[in-house]
Formats: sequence, structure tokens, C-alpha cells
Amino acid sequence: MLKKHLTDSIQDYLKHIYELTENGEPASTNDLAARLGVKPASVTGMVQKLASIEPALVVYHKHQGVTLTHVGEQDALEVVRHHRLLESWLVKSLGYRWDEVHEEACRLEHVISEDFEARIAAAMGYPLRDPHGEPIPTADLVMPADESVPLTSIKAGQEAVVRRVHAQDASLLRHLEGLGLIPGTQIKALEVSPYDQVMHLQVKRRREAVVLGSAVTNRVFVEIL
Amino acid sequence: MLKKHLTDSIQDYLKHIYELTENGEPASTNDLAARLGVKPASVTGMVQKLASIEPALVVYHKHQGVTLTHVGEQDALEVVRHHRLLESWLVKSLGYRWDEVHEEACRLEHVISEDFEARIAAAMGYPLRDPHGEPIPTADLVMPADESVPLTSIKAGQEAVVRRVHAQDASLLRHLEGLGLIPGTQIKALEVSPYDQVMHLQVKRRREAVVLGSAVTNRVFVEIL
DNA sequence: ACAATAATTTAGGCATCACTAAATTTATAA
DNA sequence: TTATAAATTTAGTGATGCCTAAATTATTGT
Repeated sequence: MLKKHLTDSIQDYLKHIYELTENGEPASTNDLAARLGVKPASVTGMVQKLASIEPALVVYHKHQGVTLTHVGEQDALEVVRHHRLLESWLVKSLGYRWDEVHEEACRLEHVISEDFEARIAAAMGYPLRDPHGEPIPTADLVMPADESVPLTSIKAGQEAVVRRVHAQDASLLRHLEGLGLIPGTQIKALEVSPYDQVMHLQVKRRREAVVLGSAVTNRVFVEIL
Repeated sequence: MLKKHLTDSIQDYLKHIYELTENGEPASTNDLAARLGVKPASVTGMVQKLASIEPALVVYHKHQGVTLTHVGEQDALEVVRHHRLLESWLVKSLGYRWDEVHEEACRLEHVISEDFEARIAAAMGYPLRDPHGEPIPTADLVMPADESVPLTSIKAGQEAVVRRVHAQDASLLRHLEGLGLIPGTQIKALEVSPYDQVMHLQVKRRREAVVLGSAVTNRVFVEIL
């Protein structure tokens, strides 16, 4: 098999397209541009290239967004695996906190060898979740099942366990940690305001109820008990 | 102080210029090209650029080679520190062998943060030598003194201790390891052929004498006892 | 339906850093 | 010294991947 080289830039595009299309919808030029920190015009150019290389990594139709081909998805999963293994390793092996790992992993993910990947995975006992609870694709690039749903979707009175925190912003992560909203924590929805989505939660091992806006509840995924 | 960004390419140039000028001589265009794996014409171009940026990183005069400025040397030492700390870390923390670390460190050295650097240095107890015995610049970019001399320079009958093995080729390193020629090993020169420089060595804890050509003896540095 | 607005694409440029081919300078040896 | 070889530099190119400005297409409100 040909050892194709994917540039750092292409790896970033694939990773972000993967994450934006997890919901089933194609990724828009604008959303991709915002995530990648480049201008929409640059995204159009790159996406056209990714669609025209052989084998194609994405499917693209003007004004209709991008999706990954199977090949592109495999490549994306490799990058995601690197990223999430690295985040786990930085926490477990070097004492980073969960809010400190994202940037470092973003840079390391493009340069580590398959050997390095295998060694850290083995050293950690082949973890299936990263420090934020995000599933880590296996070595053969299968994404572990995740049954969690957005915290926004639970009803007053329901109990659940936090599974994933879909965020990388350091201050948001520290805030959530301060509230005890980390993977594994059990919670109970006390009240949900119907209009502004503000949610009152009882967090296990906390005296006071926690009040959260949708900017936060959108990012927390739970498994209902 | 301005946080200038040095590209990976520039970091590589600086690192190799540093290593080529350790002997006091300017680095030649050809030697640099060979080490960097690029054509001499490319080196000329880059070196002209490094000499003309503000502040200049190198001193360059046509047909006379390149040397580092103080600023360039500091930048080079930072890269060398990253490289050697990483090699040490890969060996100590992930079980790499000394012949497996070079390529990985070459890629990682450009992307790790100062925080990462500090963490691995601390985790290892601030080592002053990498797995090959090469000195590791301190956090304030001072290269630890090294009194070792080339193995080629010792006379028959002299005893010495291996300090540095100046090589990155995996098969050569494995060969040396097989002979017991690793940092810390005590040796004694039995005989030196005056013309071809072939050297007969007694290596501590080995029954048979070892015979080495200059391709090897050039790369081993020792401290005479 | 139609104008206003938002999203996207096209076109043209620029910076980086490699390359080849040709010209030039320096070193070597008869 | 002078021819030849080796080393180096110049000049011109190409790939990557970003940008801005202008043009185009899609969406939305009335």
C-alpha cells in the first residue's frame, strides 16, 4: 500500500469535517472556516482539492457542504485517535489537567509515529475514553459506541451520568470541573425553564443546586439512568 | 520580548549549523545540505535569509560558510534541548531503545511547548546527558561542559571511559551497543594501526578485543583516565 | 415574487521552501 | 600558471496553503 502523506493542514481539515458531520449533516464552508481559524474562501479551495485528489477524501458539491469519503473518514479517525490518546497520556503521564491538553495534543497529533501511538496506548491499557469522556477510536479505527445524549435533552426529574464534555476552552472546562460536572458524575435534573433552556441540576456530592445556561448544557453529554 | 515564530525548517537549519560549527569552523553549504537532506542551492537561499532577517540568526559571507549569531545560537540550543530531552524521555518513559529515538525526536522537537519541556525535564530530574551521552542544554540554554575527546585521539595503552556516541544511524548504534560501547563503559586501547587508524580495544566486561575502523572511532568520544 | 442579506465561490496574490539548470567562484594539480 | 574539478551561487519554477476583493448563489422577510 502506498504511504501517502497528508499535510498537517489536510489532517486538520479532515478532523474538523469529521467532528462537524458526526450529526449526519454535511459541514458548511463557514462552520469549517470558523473552526479551522481560516477564511471561508480558503476552505473552498482546500475542500475542492480534497475532493479531487485520488482517492478522494471528501465529497463536495458547491453550496451544499462537505462530507468525508470512507478513505477520508479513516484518515480522520487516525488523527482523532492520535489527539485523544495524546490528551489521555498528557493527563496520565505528565500530570496535565484536562483543560491544559488540547493545544498540546493539536500540535503533537500530526507528528507522532504509529509506534509512538502504540506505545502510549499500551502504557495506558488501551483506553476507550479521553479525559473529557470522548471515545477514542481503536487501533483499527473503529469509534467505540457512545450512547450519551445532550444534557439539554433530559427532562426535569430524570437522573443521569455525565459521559462526555464536548469542549476545549480552558476556562469553560475549569468552570465545569468546579461544578463537579466531569465524566462519571451523577446528576439529577431539578427544573428546566421552557424558554431559555436554563437548567437546574442536582450534582452528586454537592450541597447546592447548579444552574446552567444552554452554552454549557449543549456541551455536556449524559447517559440517562 | 517579541514571540517570534521560527519555522520547522529554520529550526532544523539552526540545529545543524550549531552541530557543524561546534568545532569552531564555519559550516559549509555542502555539508549543511547533506545533513539537511536538501540541495546546496536551497541552503544558499535559506542561509541568505537567516542572515538578513532582524535580528540576524547567522553570519554569512559568500563562499565562506555560515556561523550562528548569539541570537541564532540561543535558538539552536532551544531546539537541541528539546531534541535531547525528548530522546531521553522516549527511552526512560516509553521504553524506546537508543537507536529508535532520533527520528521521533526530530519531529517532536518542533512542536512541544515550553510547558511540556519543563514537565519532562522535571519528571526525569533535570538530566544533563541524553541516551547517547550528548550534553543537554539547561533550561537557561547553557550547554554543560563536556571534556571528552574523540576515540581516535587516544594512544595505545591508554584507558578511558566512553562519554558520548555521536551517531544517529540505528544500525550503527545497535552495532556499538553489541560491542558494549555505550556511555559509561571503560575501555583500553591495545593497539592503533598508524596508517588506516584501525584500533584494537579492550572493552570492560568483554573477553575478546574489539577492532574498530575510523568510521566508528570518529563517532565515539571518551574521557581519558 | 423580489429586494436585502447571508453564504459561498472565483480570481488574483503572497510567503515559504523546496527544486533544476546554468553561471560563477574557489581549489587542485599538472 | 593554467586547465580541470569541485563547491557555491544565481535565476527561474513549482507546490502548498493562506489571504483579500469581487462576483455569484442561496435564503429570508415582506
